[in-house]
Amino acid sequence: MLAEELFALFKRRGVLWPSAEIYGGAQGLYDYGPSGLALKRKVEEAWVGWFLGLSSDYYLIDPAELLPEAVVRASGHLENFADLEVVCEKCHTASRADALLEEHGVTNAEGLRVEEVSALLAEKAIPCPRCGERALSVPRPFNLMFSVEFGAVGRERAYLRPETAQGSYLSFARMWEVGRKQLPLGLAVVGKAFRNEIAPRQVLFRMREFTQAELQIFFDPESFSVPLEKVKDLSLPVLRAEARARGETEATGTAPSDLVAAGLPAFYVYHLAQEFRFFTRVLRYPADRLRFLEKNEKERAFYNRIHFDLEGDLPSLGGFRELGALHYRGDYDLGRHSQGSGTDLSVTTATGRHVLPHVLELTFGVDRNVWALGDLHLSREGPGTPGEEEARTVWKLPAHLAPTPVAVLPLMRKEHGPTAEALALSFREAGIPATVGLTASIGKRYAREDELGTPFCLTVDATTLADGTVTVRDRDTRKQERRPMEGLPEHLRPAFFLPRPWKTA
RNA sequence: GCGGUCAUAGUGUAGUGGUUAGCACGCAAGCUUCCCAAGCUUGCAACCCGGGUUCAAAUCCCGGUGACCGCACCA
Repeated sequence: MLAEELFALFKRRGVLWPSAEIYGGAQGLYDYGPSGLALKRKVEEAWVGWFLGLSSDYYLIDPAELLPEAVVRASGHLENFADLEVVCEKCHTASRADALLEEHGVTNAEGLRVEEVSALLAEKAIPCPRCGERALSVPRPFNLMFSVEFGAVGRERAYLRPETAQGSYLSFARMWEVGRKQLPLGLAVVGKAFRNEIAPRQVLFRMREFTQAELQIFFDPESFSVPLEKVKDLSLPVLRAEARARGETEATGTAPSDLVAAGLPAFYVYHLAQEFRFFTRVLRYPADRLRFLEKNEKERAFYNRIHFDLEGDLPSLGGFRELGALHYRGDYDLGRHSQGSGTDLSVTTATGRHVLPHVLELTFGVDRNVWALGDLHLSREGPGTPGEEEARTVWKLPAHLAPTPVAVLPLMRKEHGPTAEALALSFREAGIPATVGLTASIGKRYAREDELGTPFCLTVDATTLADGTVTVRDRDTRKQERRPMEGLPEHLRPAFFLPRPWKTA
């Protein structure tokens, strides 16, 4: 499905749409509607359930979204704030525009506006300081953070967090006590992050305001043991950096033990495997559309010692796109914040050693995965058997993620409507959201529910009034079975359970 | 940010200076209908925003906003 088609469907069915539409829209901002939000929340809930399920020492916290300036100074996010950067189109060297101008005789270049700097660069035909070509790009602001005034006199400054992870680092000292001084300690955050992207693109993949789910695992590098045997039978689609350097483009199914033998730490491989299980078992992406792509030294941030992106092959966006990532960040984060805050964040372990904990970061793009769930699970069914000529769209979402678990459809509105309402109510009383579809023909109502991924349609008919049974229709097979209304919520409930990592099924 | 293409009901589209702005799907009300987008009746709903040219602009020009593709960017 093309991106435009998928987005048109999302807009039409109230999944999501461009923000501020009535003002012509705003780049990189999107609003979720009821079904999109229901899906998004289920995805978040599934993510939390899965990754917190890895250890009882992993916690979900909700830190502030505004970061005082000192925090982003320490984290490194503030470096080069407010200056303009130009890039040489020939040799790709980035330079500070104000520094270049001053070298060429412009005084007070620092403070100039973008347009002024741009005009001066063009006027003076300044060449690239490295290769000498006159191929400099236009200047652009380097820092991607949104800043806000802070405090009564507006003297202080804060920033909308560019990633949720910082709040976990800031909370480490407090949570070390709350968590009773255990390593590894995991801190998960699900929430908004903000980046002033220069060129938002591709709908939910480059947004200015987006939702991340991130788990920071703090650990002692000398004693982080993991139950690798639990994932030993998996075959992980991995494309290593050195294989890419050799020109390989296909991921290779690799056993976790082989990755460890190839030099990756067991703790890293274990979490890679759990990530893979999450994507295949919870989100139910086809394994052959996933790969772990190792970033090379140039591509990854300098503090990342090991970095694999988990990518999904998305037809709508023309290929593999990042949906999550695992970063082994060493002790960079706690080191920076120890220095920046003056608070020593090193801890004493059970063995009596002093250690500045290392961090393994698991990141997950919630919005991107909402998109991917549409791309990878929406199915165009061709014209079926005679009498069912029309093509239809079925969103084959896993039942445990479906925005509407159950729809109750009275075959005849007047005769069967009240029974349908009562049945839907019994589901809601059991904690399972259920809607009632009254209008249009039964076929059209099935089609509507299929398009929004409702896994079960319960149909009330004349037989229902006689014997208290309804038909239960399976979205994907369209097969129906007749069951008593009595006890039906409990019968269907297991289909909505969110998978947990300790279950092997 | 640069270059190219584009912007008409909820969705997809027709409309090359004068149209009651057409069509399909959709949605709603009613009739009919005992199971997969059926049928009939009635109804709803659009020219992205701001300037300009013209007797007259959805249509031509300028600016803005937004979308798509390519480049760059993604700390």
